[in-house]
Amino acid sequence: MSRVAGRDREATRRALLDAAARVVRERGVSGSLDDVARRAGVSKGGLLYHFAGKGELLQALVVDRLERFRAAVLADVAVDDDGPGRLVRAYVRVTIDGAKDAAAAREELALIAHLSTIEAVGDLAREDSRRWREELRDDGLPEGLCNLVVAAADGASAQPIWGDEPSADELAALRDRLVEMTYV
Amino acid sequence: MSRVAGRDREATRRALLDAAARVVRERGVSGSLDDVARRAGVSKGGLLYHFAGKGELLQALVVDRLERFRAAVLADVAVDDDGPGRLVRAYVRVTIDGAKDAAAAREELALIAHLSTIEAVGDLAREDSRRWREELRDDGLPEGLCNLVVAAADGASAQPIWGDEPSADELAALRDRLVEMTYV
DNA sequence: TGTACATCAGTGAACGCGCGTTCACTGATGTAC
DNA sequence: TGTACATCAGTGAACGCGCGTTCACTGATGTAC
Repeated sequence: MSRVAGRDREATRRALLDAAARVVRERGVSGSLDDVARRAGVSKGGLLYHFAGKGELLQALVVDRLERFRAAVLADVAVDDDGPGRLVRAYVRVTIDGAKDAAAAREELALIAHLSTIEAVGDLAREDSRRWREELRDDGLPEGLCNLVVAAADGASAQPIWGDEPSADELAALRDRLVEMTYV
Repeated sequence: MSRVAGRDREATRRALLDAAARVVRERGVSGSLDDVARRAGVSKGGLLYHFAGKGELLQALVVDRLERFRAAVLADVAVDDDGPGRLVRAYVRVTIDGAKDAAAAREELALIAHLSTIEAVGDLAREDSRRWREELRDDGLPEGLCNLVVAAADGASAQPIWGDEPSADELAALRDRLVEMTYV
């Protein structure tokens, strides 16, 4: 059996990452470590025990979000769908359905926008993005169509950042239209 | 004749806004007023003479960017194009062509992303966005098509924020495809 | 034509506060002998 | 079965630094009389 002095290591780390996400959403990357720590129920020193500094915390947060999104899309690939475009369709569904709650979508976008401004985060995001492009390209759709559909899904989910709030109906219509376009 | 004590008031204001844009692009909204002032060739106190505080400077910067984008789109509406979708087509051209220089696009997006996180900016952006939706909706295209084309243009221009860098060829192809879709 | 005063577009030092990081210390738990 | 020591997951006070804001002051230009 492993050591269990104090609280469970992983649980505290998880709590710190979740608290960091909330703080960054609300206060941006200039939100304080003290705030993050308090929300996770530890002291600032305790946070620094798990993450060597603010940069390391934020970077871990980015990795966490990228992994979650990828997992959500992969989980959404329909089991009975093995035709070309199956990954693109899952990407469209997850991306657009995630934008349905406009307030939540704007907060999630604010999180990403904030994180995207950190120097060291750029490389992580670029690598993840490169991987998506590759996987989506290999999904069997004509390239122009794939680019259009993915851009439209990205756009719909990014619009709340400029304050835009497409209605749930509009989003659903757009989603269905995009999904249909992929059956060529 | 008007007073011209010291430097020209408007020129200094303009220099401060341009310097602020550069600083926010590079350092985010937490970039310092001192940095902005130095780049504009005045002291920090001089900056505060023109803008009562940091919030006011950043808000003025937002208004400036929104006005510039709108002016660019209106200027791009083709004079010999008076059919339905003429505004949407100009929107698509300006948005996508602005994304061609990936580095510049990412910086411009970072600027917007940063600014979008300021509380008071939300209202300005929401109002501008509401106006765009209205104008684009009244441009004569079927609503679903309009939403799709605008979302795709927004998406293509927003992709650099996650590190994605579509090639100029891909962007041009997407732009042409979207413009063609609007001739129904 | 002088001269006293007002205004404009700043300067630059000082203040105060928030925040990231460091560090000495702590109590609970595990391990060697 | 004790007991001395090591490790783990923290605590909380202190330090230092950057930055927004305030404020007294300045020199060039305009205006009243």
